[in-house]
Amino acid sequence: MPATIRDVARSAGVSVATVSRALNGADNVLPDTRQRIQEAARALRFTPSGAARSLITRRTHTVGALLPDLYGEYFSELIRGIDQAARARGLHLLVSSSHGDADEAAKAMRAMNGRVDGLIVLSPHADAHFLQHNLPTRLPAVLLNTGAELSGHARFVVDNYGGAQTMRRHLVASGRKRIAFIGGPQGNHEAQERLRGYRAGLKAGAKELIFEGDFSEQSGWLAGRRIVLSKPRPDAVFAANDMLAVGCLCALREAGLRVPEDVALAGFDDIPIARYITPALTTIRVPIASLGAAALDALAKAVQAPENQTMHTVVMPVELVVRRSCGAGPPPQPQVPGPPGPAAR
Amino acid sequence: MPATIRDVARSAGVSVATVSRALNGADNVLPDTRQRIQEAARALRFTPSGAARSLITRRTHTVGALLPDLYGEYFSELIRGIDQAARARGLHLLVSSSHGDADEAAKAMRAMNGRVDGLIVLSPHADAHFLQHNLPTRLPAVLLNTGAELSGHARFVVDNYGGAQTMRRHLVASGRKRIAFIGGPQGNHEAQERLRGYRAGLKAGAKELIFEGDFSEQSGWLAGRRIVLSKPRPDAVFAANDMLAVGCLCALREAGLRVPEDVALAGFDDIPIARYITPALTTIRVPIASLGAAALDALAKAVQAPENQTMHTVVMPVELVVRRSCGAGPPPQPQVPGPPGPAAR
DNA sequence: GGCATCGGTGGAAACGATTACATGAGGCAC
DNA sequence: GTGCCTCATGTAATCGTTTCCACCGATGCC
Repeated sequence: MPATIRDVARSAGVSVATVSRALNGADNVLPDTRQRIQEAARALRFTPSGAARSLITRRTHTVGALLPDLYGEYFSELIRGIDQAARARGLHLLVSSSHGDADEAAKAMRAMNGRVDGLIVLSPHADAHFLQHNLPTRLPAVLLNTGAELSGHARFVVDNYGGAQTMRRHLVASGRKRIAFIGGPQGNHEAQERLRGYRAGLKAGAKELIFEGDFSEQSGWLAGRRIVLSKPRPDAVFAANDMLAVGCLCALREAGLRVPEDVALAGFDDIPIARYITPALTTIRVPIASLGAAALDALAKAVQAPENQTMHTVVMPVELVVRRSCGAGPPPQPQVPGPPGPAAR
Repeated sequence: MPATIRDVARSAGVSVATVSRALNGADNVLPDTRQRIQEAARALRFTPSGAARSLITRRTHTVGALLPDLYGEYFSELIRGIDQAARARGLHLLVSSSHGDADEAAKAMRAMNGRVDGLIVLSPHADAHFLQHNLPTRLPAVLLNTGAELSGHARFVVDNYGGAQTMRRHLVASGRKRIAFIGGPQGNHEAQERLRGYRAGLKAGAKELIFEGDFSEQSGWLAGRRIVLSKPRPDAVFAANDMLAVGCLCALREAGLRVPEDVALAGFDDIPIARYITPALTTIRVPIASLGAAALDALAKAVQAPENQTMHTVVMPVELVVRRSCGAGPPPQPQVPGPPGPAAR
């Protein structure tokens, strides 16, 4: 077993209190006592036990992130944003994925108790009631993309409704008449808002062209196959997220349709892949990494001053990104790689 | 502050010992005592403190993952693999990124002490000496993609050398004569092995065409620009990883070169993006997620039986994936989406 | 009916750190 | 020399759990 503070104290010939003070930089320790202690600590490869320390200090310097999944570009981006902000504040990150299972999520929240100073919860499915009853009491938390507010917790959401409206207007402005929509999973709040935004632009009496999907590439492909067979065929497809659009693109190609000449295609999120596919995907840019970073910053603030936590919702603005898949983007050739970005490995 | 086991004991009219037994499923508790306790616990929203619990049990049910970065598809895939295996075993995941800074990495390893049962360390830069001196004593650890073995620790590496040889042979077999190589970061063990594999296939006296890179898209683009200008121009580019290839592709396009007609292009890793770009990228498939899962499984085993930990290295096999970018792949049209995969959100 | 057994429960000692408080030596002023 | 203040250090309580051990009433056996 690793060396404890006792071993260091014995080895340096002082009490544990003095060791603790010396190693934590208290100023009331004689310089040569401190040095003796530091040497002993180094020699024994002493590392304070995080568990013991956080038990007494009530600080773990760790935040928990509870996500539906760790799979895919969206969550990868989100974690990146959270991680960057956390590192900047010297916080560690305990991640947990619930895979959409409410029981799992509840269990995970439990398990986080005493191991984190606060929680970031991204759960497009969880309703206020569920959270109310399962969030550990007194644990600061910020909510991401939840449908409802929850008293005492900050909440960050994306302007899904506005973004979807913007996209629809853009498609209409590009001359598209019959715009199909591929939706997200049932019960997902973001998916609902995007659908609402699509509908809001419809002229009274116009027919809705809604196809089922669940935010996965596979379901986008299936929807695409139904779309190519439908009559009259839509001249544009607005997918509720980029992965759906990627799957749909594949189905359109298989049917021999050209994008954007025969059918325009648009997504939502602007995950990294969106620029790489051909034609590059017109989409709504969601500041995913910023969303994560903002959530972490808000959480850190709540941890430091739990009393003046107040319920408030921040709506993250989104932005239309026009690329080739709707026919209006810049030509593909002189495309310069994005910002430098860190080494990929 | 949250309710403690004491509060539950008082409320149920029993001792803390009994509460602990009842809630942990010990069999020597009277059924109605147990029920009374469970009700009290529920009413008080009691959740045991992880810190206190792991202090006494010496088990955290958490593993730490120390990665250079969380950015990009490679690490996303790796984390996914680790996460899946961890969930299957009921373990939590504490992630930390060092951003290539050795001091940061050392600090992170320290901070993990007492908060994790074991460590997965991915550090293509770290040498055995660094690890030897910074890994917390007695903490089980498995090493990923490190250059050297370290006694007492399992180690997983990818067959970078073999994969690179395979790719080179494939390019030669496709009739390519002048094969350029874009390398990875200095000091990165994986990059060195891939370079070694490229060199191994060279005929005696043949000229090496090596261009600098650092595994980032940006550096791939820069290398691509140099390649386009070099005389005689290479008829194939083998990039040390897929992101380099993506950047290079962009540069080739900008120069008006057609891929694969004018120049064949190949990568390494088979990150998800590789299938999505046009032309789809010929590459070496590295079982990234499996690598993460295997590492976690080995770690879990080491945690359960620390004594018979033995140093051993597992080499993960790789596989050539032929796509359009080298001219030999399947036609792009009838491309069926990959395996169903979980919902992306 | 006495005596070992058994099974539920409580008391208290851990785990490894931090920190309030006590202690005692030394210095300074009177 | 006495008193007091300062300051480095030690003693011990504390955080919230688990778990060893003691206790004690009931039961079974002779």
